[in-house]
Amino acid sequence: MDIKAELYLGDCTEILKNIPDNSVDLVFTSPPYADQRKSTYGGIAPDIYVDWFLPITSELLRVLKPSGTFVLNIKEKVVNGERSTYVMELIIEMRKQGWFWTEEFIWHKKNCYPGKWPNRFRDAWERLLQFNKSKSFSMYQEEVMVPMGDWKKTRLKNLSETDKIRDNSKVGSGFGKNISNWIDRDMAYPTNVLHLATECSNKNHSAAFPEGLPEWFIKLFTKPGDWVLDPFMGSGTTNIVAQRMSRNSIGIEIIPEYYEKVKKEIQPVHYVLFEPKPDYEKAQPERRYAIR
Amino acid sequence: MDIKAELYLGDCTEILKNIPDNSVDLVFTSPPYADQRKSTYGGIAPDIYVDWFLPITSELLRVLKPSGTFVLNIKEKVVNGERSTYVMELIIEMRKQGWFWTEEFIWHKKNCYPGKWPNRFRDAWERLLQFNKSKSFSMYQEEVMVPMGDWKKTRLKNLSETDKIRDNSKVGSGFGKNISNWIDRDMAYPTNVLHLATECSNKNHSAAFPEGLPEWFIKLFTKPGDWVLDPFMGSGTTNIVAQRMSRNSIGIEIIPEYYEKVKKEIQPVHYVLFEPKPDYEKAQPERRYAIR
DNA sequence: GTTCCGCATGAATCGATAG
DNA sequence: ACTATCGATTCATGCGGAA
Repeated sequence: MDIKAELYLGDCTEILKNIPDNSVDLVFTSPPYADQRKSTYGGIAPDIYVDWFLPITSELLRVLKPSGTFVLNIKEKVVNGERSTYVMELIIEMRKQGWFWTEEFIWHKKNCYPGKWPNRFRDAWERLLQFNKSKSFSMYQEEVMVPMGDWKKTRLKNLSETDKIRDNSKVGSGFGKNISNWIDRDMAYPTNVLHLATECSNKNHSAAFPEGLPEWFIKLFTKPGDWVLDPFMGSGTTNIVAQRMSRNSIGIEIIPEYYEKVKKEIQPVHYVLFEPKPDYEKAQPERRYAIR
Repeated sequence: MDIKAELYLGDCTEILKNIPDNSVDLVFTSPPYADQRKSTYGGIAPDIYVDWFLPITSELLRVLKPSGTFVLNIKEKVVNGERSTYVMELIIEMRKQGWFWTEEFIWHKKNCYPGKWPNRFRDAWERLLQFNKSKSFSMYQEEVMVPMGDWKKTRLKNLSETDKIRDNSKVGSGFGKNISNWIDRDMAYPTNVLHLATECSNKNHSAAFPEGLPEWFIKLFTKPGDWVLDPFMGSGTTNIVAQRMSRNSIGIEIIPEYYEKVKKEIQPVHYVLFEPKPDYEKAQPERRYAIR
């Protein structure tokens, strides 16, 4: 099968109109922050940010599949010693457009920007807002499972006491079945806090987010062959990661320099041989602990 | 000097009216979350939450000193598969009352509630919204400095590379000076993300938040002898911690059982001998690392 | 006195079932 | 149809007792 990467140069408000309805599985993007990147994007002032962004989210709502997800990486900046409220207003207005605000993930930055101010500490987190078109959407939770902590070592030895009691106190629904779910597991489901480091020493371009960020959401919300869209492509992190993970992608960028750069880094069509099974099924953990 | 703990039984909307203007240095509270604790607080429905809470924040604005801070611990719950927006609306409305929304801290919970759902992961964070009455407020940053982790060890070794380049690239403002600030320090300023565990199996009372939470903000925003207020006292964590830290405190609680319990645990007046110097000045870190 | 191990439990959320 | 109640799910922590 071939994996495509379609790149467009221009204003995403316009370009998006050419993308068909219900065709995208995941939108992952980090729009220009208000009043930031003045030299490149022209700097959208905080007080007009919501009005500027809403026509775009309206198009995104159209192109997203009903089972798809929109993940918006954003953080309001400090204006005049105070956090702006445009992100709050944006969430409220997007709900009026028809979006469901399913969840707010936190990107807890391991290494945040240094600095010292008299009235605040360093900002070590950003929002990752999850919006959906309907209440039932695709989610592949097993793909992002993480190694369990020390818990497991001690846990599975004690099954005889607590867990029996707790489960026996409830009617029916076998105790044995519940436990058997755990035996074969070295992995646990993650939480809604992502603890990643920002990438610093990059190849010339300063990515707004580390590759681990789109990678995690692409794993979670798409499968190979699905379509991923980033309407504010920037240095192309989302699209590069998507291609590496065998997902089709669309990228839109208004700055010619960025556009050209990504075009050179990415192949328009990339042939891959699909594995018969996704990774998490192949990597079946061994049974190491027995019930006593 | 004597440290007081004034406890009141009743509805904080009413009780607050008896507290003088501009008399409190820090309000730290965790109000009943919407639709939670139905059996105790009566359960405020999400759609009336803002209207219910705004009269209280109006009183808090009055009793707070101009240099004071209001820290609000809150997290919206999931309603019908979607995050509610009442916290967003509350922030917007509080700004209209005259509050400055200075910052949003994150409490990253080390141990969050377990569970598995098809559409979301476990919720591992809560908001700690910082509001102020004016743009210049008291903040004692040195009090919450944290031991430098491995960061410093590795950091100071690399000075010759990254940091030299970085600082030399800037005009003036000596490279040597910046570095020398670090050498004598084993402590670093924290970020706006707090990584604490919830206390679970405690002495009978289940606190909504761990003691470390009010402790951190009391250190940061007050000095000994200042006044701390919690209008939703609950199990009294804020007041107990405040007294231990030699701060006067006021607690308001509507449930008689909770009120009586805290009354037994806390002394109305507590005599303390003030130290001549705050702790952080006494504990001067050793010089351990040299520049190469 | 340390270290290790067992144990209870938590500002949760979903889906099915009952009123 | 719409709301209230209830059972099932699941993991890190800190305490207390044992080695």
